Amino acid sequence: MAKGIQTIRETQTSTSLAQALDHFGRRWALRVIWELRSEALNFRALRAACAGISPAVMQARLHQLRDLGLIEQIPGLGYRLTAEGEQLFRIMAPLAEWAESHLK
Amino acid sequence: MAKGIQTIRETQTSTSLAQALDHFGRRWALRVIWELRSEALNFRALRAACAGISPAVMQARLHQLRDLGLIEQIPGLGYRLTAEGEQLFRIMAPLAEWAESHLK
DNA sequence: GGCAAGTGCTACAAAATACGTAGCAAAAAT
DNA sequence: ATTTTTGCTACGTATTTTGTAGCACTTGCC
Repeated sequence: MAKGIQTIRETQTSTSLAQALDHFGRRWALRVIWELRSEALNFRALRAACAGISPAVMQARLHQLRDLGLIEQIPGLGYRLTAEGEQLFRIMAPLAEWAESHLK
Repeated sequence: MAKGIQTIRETQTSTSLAQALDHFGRRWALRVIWELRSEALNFRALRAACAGISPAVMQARLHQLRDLGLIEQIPGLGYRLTAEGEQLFRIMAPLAEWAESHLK
């Protein structure tokens, strides 16, 4: 085809990012973070916020996000973002603005 | 349980963001954008960069991303980001840094 | 105490999605 | 003209998500 593209490019993508995208490139993963942005929510409230998610998947995501240290479960309160989770939220906040202006 | 959580919260999440997260919360979607960040890649090079993706899924993602106006196919060159795609990349760039420092 | 309501979570079949491999038709390179 | 490389399709298998039902436990209340 083109001459500029000869050989297969090395995957320069760091494993960390690949790992991150593998986690976040799963349905509902980013959404759960987003829904916890301002307040703690319990299991059922979270499920209501993410309309359509099944309890099994919610459970799976909560486990993964907890293993990543992004959320924590406070007995009697529900789930909420950790400091790292909030940091991630701040990072993805511009994505929301982008979506608002490009996907109307 | 807690008293702070009484009723089911309204889903304040805008439909645009839900829509965006529904698109990006799919395997390889964000990764494809990422791999196109610096140069155009053709179908096979893209597939090599995203090690593990099957051609059928790649084809599906390319269609979706093209429908979103994020990438374009230049005959004889391959796929590359549109202006909007680059804008999105700039937004998700901090995510890479975050991943680097938190997921090592 | 006893009871109703709410909680986190599990089970499981069905549907959707992704994987892995093979390969085809067209274009390009030789 | 023949070989390579290209974008892309087919298809059976594996994995993930969905949708619904419900269990065990706690909480609030009389």
